[in-house]
Amino acid sequence: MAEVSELIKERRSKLEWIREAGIKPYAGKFLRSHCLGEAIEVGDGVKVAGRIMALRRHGKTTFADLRDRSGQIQIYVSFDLLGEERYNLFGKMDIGDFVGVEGEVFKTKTEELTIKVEDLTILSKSLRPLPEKWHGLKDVEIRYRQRYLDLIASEEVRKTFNLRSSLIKMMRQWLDERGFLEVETPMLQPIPGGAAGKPFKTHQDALGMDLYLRIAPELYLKRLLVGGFEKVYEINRSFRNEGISTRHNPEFTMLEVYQAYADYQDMMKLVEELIIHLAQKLLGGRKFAYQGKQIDLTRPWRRLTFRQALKEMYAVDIFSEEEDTKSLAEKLRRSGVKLKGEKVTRTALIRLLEKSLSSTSPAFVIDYPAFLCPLARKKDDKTAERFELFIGGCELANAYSELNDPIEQRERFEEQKLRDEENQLTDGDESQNPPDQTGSEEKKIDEDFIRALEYGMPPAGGLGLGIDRLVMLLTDSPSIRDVILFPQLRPEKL
RNA sequence: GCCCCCAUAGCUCAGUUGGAAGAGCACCUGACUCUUAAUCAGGGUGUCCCAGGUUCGAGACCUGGUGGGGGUACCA
Repeated sequence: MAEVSELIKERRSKLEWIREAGIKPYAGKFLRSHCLGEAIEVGDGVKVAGRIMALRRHGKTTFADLRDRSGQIQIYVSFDLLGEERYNLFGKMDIGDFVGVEGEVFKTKTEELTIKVEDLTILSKSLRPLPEKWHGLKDVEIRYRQRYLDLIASEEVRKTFNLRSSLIKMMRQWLDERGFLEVETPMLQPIPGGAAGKPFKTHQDALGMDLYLRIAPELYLKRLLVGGFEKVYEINRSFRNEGISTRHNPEFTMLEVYQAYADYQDMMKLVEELIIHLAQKLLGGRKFAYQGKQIDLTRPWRRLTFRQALKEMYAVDIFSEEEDTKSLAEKLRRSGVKLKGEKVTRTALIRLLEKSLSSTSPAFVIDYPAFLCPLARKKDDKTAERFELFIGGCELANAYSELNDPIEQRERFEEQKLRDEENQLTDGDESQNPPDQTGSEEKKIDEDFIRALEYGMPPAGGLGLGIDRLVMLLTDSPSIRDVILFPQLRPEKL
């Protein structure tokens, strides 16, 4: 046990006092007549419980503020009503303690609704002091590590996580109403697929096999299209073993939607309608501020092709000559864009797009170079039917018309694998990663997925939407850590 | 991985040119039977993140580390 501060010793001695008085400081069930947020009137007899948030003692009377999930109310505790013994017991209460009280509602002379305490039950004694009431908890490390304190101290934080919960609930409802079926697919996958990204590796003892935490549910959801489900969605965690930033947490929550007989244009409509619906329900309108930027969700949302976007911003025409990652990189560098590696990755392009779309309201960047989208249907030789949605400078969604040609799918996988291996080789000089640790060796083609396509998959549109990022946008949160209850941090030394 | 910034009481923070560790809230003692950031009188409760170094003297300066934040890179 770590050293105990004076403040904790003080509270422990109160705890001992209570125990010696024959009272249990940690009670069991307490049946309430009301929540604190519920309407009550003068004269009502109520039985409520909550955490003591403030204490104002004046000798033989005390006022305290009691808070529960739904609200806060003042209680009035007096020597006359409780008697010496129990009033002294109340003297051992601290801010942070949970108590149950019973009594009649009245109004003080300042017209504040207050409960006159006739009976008092200690429900839980708090041994550590809460953060200060006026300035709250600002230390971000404590806020993330000890989220419970953050939730106690900040109304804003409570609102953010309430909104997150409502948003997911509404999203489910909206999709259910449109005939989508919610499904659950494996998070432990023998071959991780469906997205870029380095997976987390784990091992199952019973089968003696390595497994990976999924980087996306995509390939399993498409198997369900093969199986005859026409509209499916999944809302759950994916995991990527990569850098952590204000927009990336190693585990994050994504919505993926697949609709048979549809394409990426339908997905654009769907995501527009869904996000507007959520914003209107949760924020009451289509216009709001995100980090000082004005966001307007009024339709139609801007659409520009990937080619246009890069032409406008960097005067580079990606399709003017032979298109591959290296030549693209050269062209961009000639236009003054700073790039580190020899090649252009999808993320580098996203970053460029994010920068230039940072102050804008929603924009769909459509028709990506096909070599960046191995799972998307080609529009023509060079482009794929794919879009990414940017709002407030953040990539929020990604969708395409799904490739359902099994032979082409295999070729695209093979091309991708080759490209990866080349990249591994060129990177090898700089990064000095031993090849067996980079994960390239583990990149396998999901043969069962191809087999499923060979049985026949209907044409379909598919969409992935980052729920954490959407919550960031709607709660004006600057970091993804502000919308994930327990973001990933290094272990604390206790 | 690299670059920059931060770490002082339970919380929020100040700490000058290197010269006796501070404030508000919280807490403790006492007073007080309608307060509400209660008030009044008194009390500082500390591993100044850790380990070295410079110095007569380090919270401050130097080196290394730990944790956090921001940026950047990686993210078919």
